[in-house]
Amino acid sequence: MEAVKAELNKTPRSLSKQARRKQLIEATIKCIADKGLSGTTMADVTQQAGLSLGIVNLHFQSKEKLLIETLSYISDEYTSGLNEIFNDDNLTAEQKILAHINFDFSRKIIDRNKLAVWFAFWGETKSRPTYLSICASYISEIANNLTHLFALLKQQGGYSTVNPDLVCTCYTALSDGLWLDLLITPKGLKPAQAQAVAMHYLVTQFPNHFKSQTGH
Amino acid sequence: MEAVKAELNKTPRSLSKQARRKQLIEATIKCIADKGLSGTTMADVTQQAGLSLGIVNLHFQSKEKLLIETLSYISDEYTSGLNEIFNDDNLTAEQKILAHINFDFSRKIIDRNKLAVWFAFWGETKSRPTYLSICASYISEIANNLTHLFALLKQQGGYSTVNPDLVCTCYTALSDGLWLDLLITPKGLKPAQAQAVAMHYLVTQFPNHFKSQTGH
DNA sequence: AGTAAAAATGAATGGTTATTCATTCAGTTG
DNA sequence: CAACTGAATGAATAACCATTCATTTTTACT
Repeated sequence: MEAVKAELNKTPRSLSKQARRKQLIEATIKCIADKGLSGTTMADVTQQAGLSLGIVNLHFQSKEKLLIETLSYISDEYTSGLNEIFNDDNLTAEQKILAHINFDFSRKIIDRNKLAVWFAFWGETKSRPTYLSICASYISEIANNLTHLFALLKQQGGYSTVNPDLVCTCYTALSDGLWLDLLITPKGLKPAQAQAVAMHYLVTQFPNHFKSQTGH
Repeated sequence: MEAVKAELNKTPRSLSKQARRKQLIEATIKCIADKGLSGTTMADVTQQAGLSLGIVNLHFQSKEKLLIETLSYISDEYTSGLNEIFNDDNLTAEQKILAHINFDFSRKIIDRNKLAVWFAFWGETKSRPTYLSICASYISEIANNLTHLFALLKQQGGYSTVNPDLVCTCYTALSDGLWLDLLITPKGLKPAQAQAVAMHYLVTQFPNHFKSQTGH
């Protein structure tokens, strides 16, 4: 069995390295959620991963780099999921937007540990240009894609008064604000309700395409 | 001049204490904005205030208490400003909502240093129950007031399909998301534009009461 | 089995930082 | 003005924590 794996894979050691890095990043996410960015120590992370103290510096050189890789990790997970939707030629514009909203409020994305990580880093972007640039790069990419989709709907549905740019800014901000709600008032707002709120906004803009979901 | 002050005020020392606390809190806001929550040290804060190292422990006992007081400070500033609006009997429901949106995007409130502080603390609420409870207390109070105002507009304007609870959740989340935009993409979105986006949503719900502002 | 290379360990190190407190300074009172 | 009181100072302390690296363990290959 081991032999088969080794045959199928010319670089077993490098693969194992990737797995270890992922393990440490996920431990970091858990720690940031449990103890905050400022309260997370190397000892916490390595203990959470069930490994020894020196392991982070072996794989990431420094704590700072581990944190940056952690932000990149959830950022990539988010953008790659969205790009799959945007690039799927089998979907209409309407279906892509629906897929987008489903993805934005899926268990995988609005996991509270990950939300805690998002907001922990957003809270530091003003003082850490590196964090800002990681966030900024994906933001404009997504905005372009979304704006384009809204423009298509506008054409198709003859919504003459709709401003795609404005709708994109509004929808994106709404989405972020709902994420915040899910993070800080977990008992108050359920994921499905948050999604219904986002959909409610889309209904106001594109009433011929979308119908409101089950009541609030 | 000093004598006059002393006459007007029977407890000069306690007042001076309050002033010193405020001075330290404002230095803390500046430091959190410049260096992040995790990067802010006692030495930073006291240097920013132009005072000596031991002063924080004299007035706040510990760093943790200083941070809590800082969060309470901006939280109180926000809620007391809103309560003034909500409790002003000279204003109609429509005027109160307009005053609210103006306040939400006023220079005083969306000062980027203060936004950085909001998000720094929000990012830690999951791990710090104290931060969460400070945030949670004002959130529900404001939501109740806003929902009530939306319900009044609904009656007055005969908006039969409007759900005041839903509109409150949506408007609040939108507002928070726009704050995030203002914090992390300062070059992209100007305060006046952010306010226009928020107004754009209200127009969709209450078209007889509100008109869209200058274009996006 | 034997060996060499890579990965992992964790005690020791050194830098940082919150907190303490003996001392100094400023304002008030008799 | 002298004695007193509370505010402010900052050097010293003690705790904490990221990083290093000599040593051990595991893996890969012969």
